[in-house]
Amino acid sequence: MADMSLERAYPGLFDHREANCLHALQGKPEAHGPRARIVECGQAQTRSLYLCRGFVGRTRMDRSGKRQFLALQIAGDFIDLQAFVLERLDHDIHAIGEVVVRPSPHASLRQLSATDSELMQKLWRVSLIDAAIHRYWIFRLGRLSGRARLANFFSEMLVRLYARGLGTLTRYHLPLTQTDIAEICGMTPVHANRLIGELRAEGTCDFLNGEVLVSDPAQLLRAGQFSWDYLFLHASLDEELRRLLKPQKARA
Amino acid sequence: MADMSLERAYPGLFDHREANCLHALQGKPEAHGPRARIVECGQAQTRSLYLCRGFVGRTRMDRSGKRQFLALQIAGDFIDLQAFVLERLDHDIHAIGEVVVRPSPHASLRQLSATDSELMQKLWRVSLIDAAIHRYWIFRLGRLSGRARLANFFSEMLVRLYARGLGTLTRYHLPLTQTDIAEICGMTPVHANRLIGELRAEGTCDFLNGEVLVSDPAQLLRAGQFSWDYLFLHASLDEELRRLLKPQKARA
DNA sequence: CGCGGAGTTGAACGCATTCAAGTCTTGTGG
DNA sequence: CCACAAGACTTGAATGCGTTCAACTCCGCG
Repeated sequence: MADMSLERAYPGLFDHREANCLHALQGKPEAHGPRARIVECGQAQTRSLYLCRGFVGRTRMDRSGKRQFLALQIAGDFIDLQAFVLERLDHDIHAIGEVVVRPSPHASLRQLSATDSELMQKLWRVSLIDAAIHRYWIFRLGRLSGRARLANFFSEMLVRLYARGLGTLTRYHLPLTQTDIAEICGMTPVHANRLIGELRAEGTCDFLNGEVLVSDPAQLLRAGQFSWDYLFLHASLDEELRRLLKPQKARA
Repeated sequence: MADMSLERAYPGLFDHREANCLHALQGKPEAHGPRARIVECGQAQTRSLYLCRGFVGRTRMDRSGKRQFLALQIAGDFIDLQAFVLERLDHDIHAIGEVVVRPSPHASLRQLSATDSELMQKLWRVSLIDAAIHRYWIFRLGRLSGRARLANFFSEMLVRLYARGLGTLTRYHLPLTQTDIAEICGMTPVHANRLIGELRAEGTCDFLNGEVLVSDPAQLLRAGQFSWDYLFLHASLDEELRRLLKPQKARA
């Protein structure tokens, strides 16, 4: 699979010059294998990473060593912009499956930001959308039942991956284990397993071998009380999704 | 009580010139009463707000109309920077008790950002710390037991308010109801009540009439598995807290 | 005096965790 | 080729944390 380009990841945001500009200051691609720790909590950073391919997870441990996923980043995300501004991270970043990242030295970014305030503001924008996703995760964990949390999470990944051209509305690749999903949705692996079984039995969606299958996307979104307003998608994409996901009665 | 100044809120971040600069482009203070909706979800915004006094909450409703707090902002927070970059908000902002805000027109901010990229980056920094707090709330809701969630939340407010000079390590003002706290910690009001009763009974902390009383701060932090690394406090303040909160055996 | 919001308490129910056992797949080495 | 180990997934049964519904107190306020 080809690497995710900036233009494809952010339609309507970066123009051609800006995309080239950002691309130019990135170093060589670096590959990481499954479960590799890409950035370690607390370490000082001198560069930030762009995720070209694959998935990475932000995690934090509790005292007894159990993990909680704080975010799941997909190809086309800047996974480490925070470190450019805050110098260090307050959590770990792990590869999920095979990933490819490209580093941007902070020195280059600083230079860029001094000369191109508009581009800098666009990077700010990207980081604020991440923050909006964080807030939505708070909503999910705080207000939704177990089953709705799962459906809501699968809905989010459906829309985010679709927006990057990384899946259809009925199927996408998600190389997580059920244990990962439990750590995302704030439940035990056993319970995640049972609830996924329920979703499967009632035909809402299925998750098998790192593939999510959705026979009726509108129903999945309903089951998860999902809406994608917080993703700040490009207007045309938003409209497209509204058209494809809203009324929908019969399907092939 | 005096309004929170920028220099007091962000020690070591904004220098005198920058603080004046930001202050200069703010409009007249505006007051809001309890439960007033300060910013409405989805509306286009032409200005961003600085919170001089009081508390505001970011909330999102589920389908059945129940609220979840996504964040709690205190005096000295920029409560609406997101709108400067993203034009609209994906959630509501409510006053909690009496609050005073000062608006900054987006036009002025845009002008400023073009001329002073360093200052803009500092505002970016502020918004990234908010994002770090969001992530910590995800951790709290996803991994901690009910009682630990409460103790963790009270710990966070202890440290954040102390950092702004808005409380001591044994007592601070927090004008919330038990129902608000339930909506923050992802539980029912009844259960929040019972757990607060437990914390009171075991002497961890007490919450009464909008006051939080902590006889042994170190114990509270332990009960909530709290650490403040994610708040990116000024180094001297961090050290001060470590000194005051870490070993601590006897107290007056 | 009565109303409403906040706090408190009891009891029944149910969702989720825990512990445990067992299946299935995959990769490794005899 | 088979044996075996490891990890992911699945299922059962017991326990318990948290919700739900309900009643009741306390307080400030009109």
